[in-house]
Amino acid sequence: MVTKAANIQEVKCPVTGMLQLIGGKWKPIILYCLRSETRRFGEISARIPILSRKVLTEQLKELERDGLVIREQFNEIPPRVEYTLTELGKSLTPVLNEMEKWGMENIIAKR
Amino acid sequence: MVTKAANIQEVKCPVTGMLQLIGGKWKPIILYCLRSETRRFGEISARIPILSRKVLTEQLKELERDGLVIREQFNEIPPRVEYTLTELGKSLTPVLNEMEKWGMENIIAKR
DNA sequence: GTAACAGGTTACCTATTGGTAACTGAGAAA
DNA sequence: TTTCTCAGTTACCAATAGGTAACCTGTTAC
Repeated sequence: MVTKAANIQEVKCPVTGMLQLIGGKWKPIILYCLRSETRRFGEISARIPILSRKVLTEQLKELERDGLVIREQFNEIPPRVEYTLTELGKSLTPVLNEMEKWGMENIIAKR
Repeated sequence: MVTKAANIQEVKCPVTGMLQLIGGKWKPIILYCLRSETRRFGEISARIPILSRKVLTEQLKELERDGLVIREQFNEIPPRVEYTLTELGKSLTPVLNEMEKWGMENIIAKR
């Protein structure tokens, strides 16, 4: 009988644990997009056009909940919302850099 | 109007391109499991018990199709099947290492 | 004669993901 | 007066992911 890990606390494998935080289809791309600078919601959306705004909202909420990004809302008209990586989010930079490098060498360079 | 990238050829972002190959919920874990050595199907399954064998089969097929692993079948009774990383699969090692390191430092070490 | 072995496949079902379209808010521009 | 702005929210629907259980192969051990 297979016993499932009920939540992240129980996972012993570092890669599995990590994937529970950023394993979504979109999260690495969003983090990659925020890697160098603070960005507004609309900016992120424009940079990842294949991602619907509804899903982007959901993913950003989860990233905020998990302590990887900070959401700052300015009470202006029209509204402005900015997203920035936290220290934990920034600590993912080496991972994202390796992913970028691999993608460059093995996908982008091959066409 | 949003135009979707119909397939991997059209993607310009290296991270997006990479995620189309290994972006599944399980693929990084499977590759991580194969990182150091050739393993039999049952071994992989035992090491990732929360993953059903049906899904493992599917994921391995996709990884083989995408040129990341090699499947070797021995016509013995009972059958034996071994999976090994290809050169392309091995080239992911730095990414997997960074993921492991981050998971160790930021998830495993915090309990 | 039937159960176990390894590595699946298949049928069937549910859960999760993700899409579109319509709507919200206050102010500013036409 | 209507429309536009930005950053969502909501309702609803479709597609995908993933689960369980039963079955397959041919040989060997009980």
